[in-house]
Amino acid sequence: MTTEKRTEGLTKALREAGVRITRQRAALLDVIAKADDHPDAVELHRRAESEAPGISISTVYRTLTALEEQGVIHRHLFEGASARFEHAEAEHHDHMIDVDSGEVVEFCSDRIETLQAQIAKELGYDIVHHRMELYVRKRPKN
Amino acid sequence: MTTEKRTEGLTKALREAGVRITRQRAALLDVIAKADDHPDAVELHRRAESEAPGISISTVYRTLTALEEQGVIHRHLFEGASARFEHAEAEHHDHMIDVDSGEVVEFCSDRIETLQAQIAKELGYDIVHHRMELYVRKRPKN
DNA sequence: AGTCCAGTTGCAAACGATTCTCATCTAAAT
DNA sequence: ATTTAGATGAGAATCGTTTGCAACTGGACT
Repeated sequence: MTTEKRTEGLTKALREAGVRITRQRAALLDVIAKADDHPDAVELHRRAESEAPGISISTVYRTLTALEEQGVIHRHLFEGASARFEHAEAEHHDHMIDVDSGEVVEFCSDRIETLQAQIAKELGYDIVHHRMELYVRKRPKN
Repeated sequence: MTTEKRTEGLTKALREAGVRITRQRAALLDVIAKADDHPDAVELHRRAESEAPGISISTVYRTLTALEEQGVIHRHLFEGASARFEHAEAEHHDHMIDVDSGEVVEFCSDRIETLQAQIAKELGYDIVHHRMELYVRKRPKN
């Protein structure tokens, strides 16, 4: 999917929520659409500043919250760091965080998901959502 | 394991770390040893106050940090809540959090653990530690 | 039992990420 | 162009947690 289409999708989601598309928000949506990593609010603010100089961090947080409420972005609370965001367009996936570099690798395992659902069911629960993070280190090649 | 033995273990861990056992710490260790739930710092402070009146929340936090560094307690950062603690004596396990009541249920799946290690390995990583939380709701009986 | 001092205490202030308040602006419907 | 509900930026407020500091105290040593 192109970043233009992605921007469009984010914009549409906000409009449908009755949210106005301001210069600041357009800039932020663009930055989010372009991002292929997992930036935090401060980093997104930094990136948005070139397109919307003077945009405040409050506006970034407000817009991120709105986007999250519309379900078009995800907020991740990894250990010992501030919240990191990504557009929700992609398939569901979990995360591996390199404890040395902070780099995030996405992965998905249907078999694990199935087992999770099974375990919850056995204990009398339905899963609302889950969170699985592997904190990893590059395997030394020997 | 009795709570007395558990208190002993926590005490020993602190002593070995060159940490003094004060009246306040003894009280807190006792409270932690007795706890069979996942209390947060404020709740532990509340419970410790009967045995060590006047104990400050700073001391609770400082001691919890020391215990965590010794690996004898675990600190869990579940979504939308402050850190919750439990003694580390038990086998490794993951958590299910009832999103309605906040209740925590422990579970463990060797099959999932195996799959996790396998996935990490395939991507060239070793797992340092992981975190898996299922946010669940009681299954309506029909 | 008494001395000593590094480690500990309680308090209050500092912290960092995030949210809120509010007076001023502005998107976008009319 | 007018209107106004909603958005903005700046700074203050929040919350859980950590820290600085002067006074206190375990516990190792006589």
